Amino acid sequence: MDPGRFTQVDATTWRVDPWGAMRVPAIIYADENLIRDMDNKVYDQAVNVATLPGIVQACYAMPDAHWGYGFPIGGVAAFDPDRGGVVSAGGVGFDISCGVRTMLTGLAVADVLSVQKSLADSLYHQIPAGLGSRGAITLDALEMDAMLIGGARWAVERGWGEARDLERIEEEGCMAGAQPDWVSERAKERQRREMGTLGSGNHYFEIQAVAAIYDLAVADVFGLVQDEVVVTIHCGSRGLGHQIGTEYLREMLVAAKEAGIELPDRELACAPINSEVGRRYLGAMRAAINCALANREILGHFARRIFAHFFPNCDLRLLFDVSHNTCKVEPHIVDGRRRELFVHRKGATRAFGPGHESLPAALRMVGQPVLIGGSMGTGSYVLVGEATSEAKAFSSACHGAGRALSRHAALKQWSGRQTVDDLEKEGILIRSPSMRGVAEEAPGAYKDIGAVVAAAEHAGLARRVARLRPLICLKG
DNA sequence: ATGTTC
Repeated sequence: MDPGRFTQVDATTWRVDPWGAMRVPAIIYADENLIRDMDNKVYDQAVNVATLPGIVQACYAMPDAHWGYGFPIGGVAAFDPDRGGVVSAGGVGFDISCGVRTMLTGLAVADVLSVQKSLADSLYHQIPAGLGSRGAITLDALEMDAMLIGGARWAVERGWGEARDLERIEEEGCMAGAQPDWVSERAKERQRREMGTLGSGNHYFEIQAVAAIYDLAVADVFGLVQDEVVVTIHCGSRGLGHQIGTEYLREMLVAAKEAGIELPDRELACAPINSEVGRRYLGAMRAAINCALANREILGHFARRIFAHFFPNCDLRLLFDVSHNTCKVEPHIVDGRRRELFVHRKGATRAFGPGHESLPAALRMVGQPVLIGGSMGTGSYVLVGEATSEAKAFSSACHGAGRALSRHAALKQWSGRQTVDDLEKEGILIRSPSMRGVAEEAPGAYKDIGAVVAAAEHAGLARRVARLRPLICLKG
């Protein structure tokens, strides 16, 4: 879009001053090239979100922002319940608590390269991936509720994970306030056989090499070492989260109307936080957060099982596990006053800076690991939260490269088989049940992740620590 | 993202 539509504040800050029904400004953090490549829809959607009741400070878009359902993907918006603030299913996203975890292996790249192909095949055969994939775990009604309340803690109690993981997971692996009773039977039924599965779309299970270190001191605290191998898992709450999103979106259309909220776009359906539907959604959404945390913990357990087969002395340690599709109650300073806000992050990663009380002791001094998933070919980044992000975007950062081309456009431009062959020549092994999915996820369909994280760093959202290069990628 | 259309 045309940068001229904004008031440029600095090289990576672009503001839309309130006009029309906007209650607060809209602010996009990106460099000029990213703004030029960004769809006009991001502007429209950020402006629309800024009209919602109870929104505080500003509506933000991250450098990887693109068009989404109602809210932009890469959007951050915080609402004050005491000022009529709302909660919106479209502001969280359909894949509730979709997120990323990175595990340290301590292995050298050479160790993995010596078994690269058989390791790739093993992942493909042992990790259920793809649309409608089902796992070895089936939950009855009692276990479903226990999982929705316990999250990763539940997984650890059942032997699918390790207790030491929990302090390295957002909410220590267990989101409080989950209400399984407010999750429909249909949502639970869809999830009954989907625990420990990857899903499809942009979800992946990757074995990566630490390709570059930007901040040696923080990398040392994180345990990231040049040319060592890590495992990164990107997935969410599968069918359960999607079903909850679908059902509450419909309810919120009615709730918004009843509350007299003017919606500039039906897709912004929302309910007052202090309303029956709002409270029910929050309880169900928190249950879905636990589902995603449990799912990633189980997949981490599978990673350990597979690595133990190839490398008997290998010990996989969790660096961190963080979601990028949530609504969280957090204290933030607004207008010099501490307020409890409902922070929607949709395709935006929580990025707490140094000293934050929720971080484990081993990380508190440096800040939260901010895990940024890239595309299959171009790799990923680990950033660290910055104190400045609190005032810039309620302690949030980008979540990935962000799509540059639609799935449809990508399908027209690339073939899945050719993409796999091209990446194999670069030493990257792709395994996927869907060649169509691989084509949709071709590296060229994504923005330049290097430019995205550089812009995030310049804007003071988070700082680069390391770049990760894929060696093996299991795609859903 | 998604039993890719309740």
